[in-house]
Amino acid sequence: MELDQAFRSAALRPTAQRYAVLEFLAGHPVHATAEEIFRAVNRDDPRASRATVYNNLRSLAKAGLVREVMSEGKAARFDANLRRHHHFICERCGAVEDISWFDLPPSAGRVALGGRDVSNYEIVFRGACEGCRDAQPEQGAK
Amino acid sequence: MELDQAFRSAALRPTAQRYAVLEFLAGHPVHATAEEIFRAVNRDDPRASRATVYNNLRSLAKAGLVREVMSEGKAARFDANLRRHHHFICERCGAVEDISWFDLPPSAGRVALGGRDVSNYEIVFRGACEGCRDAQPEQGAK
DNA sequence: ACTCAAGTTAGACAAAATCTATATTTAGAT
DNA sequence: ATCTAAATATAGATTTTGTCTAACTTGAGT
Ligand SMILES: [Mn+2]
Ligand SMILES: [Mn+2]
Ligand SMILES: [Zn+2]
Ligand SMILES: [Zn+2]
Repeated sequence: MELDQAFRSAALRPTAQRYAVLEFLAGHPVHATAEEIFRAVNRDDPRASRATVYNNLRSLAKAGLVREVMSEGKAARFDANLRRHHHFICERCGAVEDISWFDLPPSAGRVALGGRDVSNYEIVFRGACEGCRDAQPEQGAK
Repeated sequence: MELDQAFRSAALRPTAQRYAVLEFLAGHPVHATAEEIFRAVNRDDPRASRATVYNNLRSLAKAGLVREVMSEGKAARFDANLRRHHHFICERCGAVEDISWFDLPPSAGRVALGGRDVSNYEIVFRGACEGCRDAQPEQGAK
């Protein structure tokens, strides 16, 4: 499996717990919190302690196999999608969804950014996801 | 003062503590954490307890006079800049700076966003702020 | 098989945020 | 001015989130 390859090149031992954490994140691209990952991993074997989940999230992040994504709430959220992408946050259900990458026009923000040295950027969209939009279709005038 | 006006229209009583919290945020646009606000407010009168700082950040946020901004670390950061704007995060010193607003081109992301109902968006830039860029000027090849 | 750094674990600890119960303040009515 | 009810302030308890410690286990190379 290619995850073993990723572990090897990152000098991380492919332990069962580490594998389970990364496999859950890769298979459930919902930007889970550490607690959600802990519960998911412990629903079936192999189990992992809370400390191990946190340890592995840190080691995977340091190795670049996982990213911590910005989030509104208190608990950090993690992302195993390594492709460059934007995010969409549903203001009704809280879902954090991936938006495939597109560049800003090269001139965008040139003046607004002043003398800053920009190495990267990301757009965060907000609104209603498809499910929420359909569920409560648009309140016409009463 | 116009803050009284804002309080009045938000149905928030203009207490000394609430005023101090909002005044600090408005006067120090560095996206402070609750703890930083707590310490700043308690350097001079009127004092405010930790609970009051948290309570007021919530009531001010609900009233739309303050926003919680996304942040990397664990502690939430707050913003009294109500104008629409983007943000820049310095990867060296951690500073969170305001970038004045500019629109995405109207077509941007149209396909990537699919059927989602976008009500707002924000760009988060990362890199080196002016101070950090100057401090460590660019490592040439060795 | 032996070795030892890397990894796991429970539980202690710390930081960030919320809640509870009580005291105080405020806006408005008399 | 006094009174009242609701909003606010507060200290400390509690909860949530994350880190650390110290003992134990695993596993990759020899
Ligand atoms: Mn993502
Ligand atoms: Mn801002
Ligand atoms: Zn939704
Ligand atoms: Zn900087």
